[in-house]
Amino acid sequence: MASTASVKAPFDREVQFAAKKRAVILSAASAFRRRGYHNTSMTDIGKALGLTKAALYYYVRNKEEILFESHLMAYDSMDEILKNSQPCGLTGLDHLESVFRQFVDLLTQSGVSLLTDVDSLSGEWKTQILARRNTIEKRVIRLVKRGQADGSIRDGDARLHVFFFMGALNWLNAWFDGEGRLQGKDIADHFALQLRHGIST
Amino acid sequence: MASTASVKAPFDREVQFAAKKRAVILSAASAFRRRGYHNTSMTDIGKALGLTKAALYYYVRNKEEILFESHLMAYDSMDEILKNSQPCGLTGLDHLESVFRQFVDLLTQSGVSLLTDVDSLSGEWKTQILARRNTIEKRVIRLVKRGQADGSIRDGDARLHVFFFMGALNWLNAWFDGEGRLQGKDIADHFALQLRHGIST
DNA sequence: TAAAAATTCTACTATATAGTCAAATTTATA
DNA sequence: TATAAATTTGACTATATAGTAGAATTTTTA
Repeated sequence: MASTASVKAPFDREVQFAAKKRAVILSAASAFRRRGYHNTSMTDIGKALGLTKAALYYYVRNKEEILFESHLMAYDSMDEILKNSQPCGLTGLDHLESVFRQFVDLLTQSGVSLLTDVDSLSGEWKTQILARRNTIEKRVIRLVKRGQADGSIRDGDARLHVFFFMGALNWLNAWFDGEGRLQGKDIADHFALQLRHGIST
Repeated sequence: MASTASVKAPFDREVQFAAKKRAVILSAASAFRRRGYHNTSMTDIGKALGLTKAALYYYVRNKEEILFESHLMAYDSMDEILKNSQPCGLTGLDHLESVFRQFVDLLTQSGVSLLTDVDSLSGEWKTQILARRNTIEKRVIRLVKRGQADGSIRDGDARLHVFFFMGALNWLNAWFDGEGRLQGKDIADHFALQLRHGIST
């Protein structure tokens, strides 16, 4: 029962553990985004949560797992956005704009960070993350192609269309600062417009 | 005398030293771009040049200097482009497009890499690099504003205009691969068009 | 060809930090 | 309140790699 579960949640050990683990990942991801993975020590991550480095190892196997989960968190959110946003009568362009807007909101409002340091992951983990990124990329490319098919999006290499505006999204992480003058909503509006003009027919 | 100097150059010790040092920086920068600064060891950098790690220290003080000079190399090139490209009767938009095109060419053709890992620099070096990046950003913003003044570029926050397409430029480093199917020239054409449509009136 | 200068190497040290472990502490349960 | 389970800690080890020193080698010059 969902309602019972949510009332009991604060007393449920597993739920608390999961929530704390999630807090570790989110806090670390934010630090990774700002200073980079290798410039953030386990001690730093612990300190930000009022914990000792050793305590972190109660929640995660190792530092790399944190990086892995950070990536997953972002890609899960993006998948969610792609899944929930239905074309329902929209042109390809409108649909794409809506998705892109939600991507910007995700990165500026929710605390989720889109990281680039994939090469600090090894073996299976790296492969998995690259695959996830690829899937999302492919889905966005498909959106563009649909827009080209219905005539709302300009012709041209769909991959290049996508690389261009996904660059804006990734670059956002480097300069966006929640405290700054620019508000997430303004950025979403501006970027949506620039995306639209850039690729519409 | 320039001509005498260039003929003697191969015998000039200082010139040779400078050329070798430059090769170290360029090769390292390319590795940094692909795998990241911290995932590239001094041993790696040496190996790529057929040298031992120790030999590198004949050319540079430390690893951080390599990162610093890598950044400088990119920003010097971009400054050069900005300086040499005169408005001479062009609209602000045309001028900007020309500059942007040259930026793309720089990153896809010349072997110069635009790095993001500024936080691995410390103190004075970090400050200097951030200042250089800022200067370039400001100049590009000024180009946009000029275009808005002459009516060739859409109104709106000039900084956001710039962040958007500079994102595409930075993201290029992450995915572009000289061997790949996409050629630098095609990318420049495509990106120039997307830039133009994105911000023109 | 011998001496000097430039360049590179082998073998080493120093350091930062990821990761471990057993004990201490806190929190829940009977 | 006593016991058990969950959580956190201090003090440690292990490892990767940046950086060094002096010898060896190559290249230039006289």
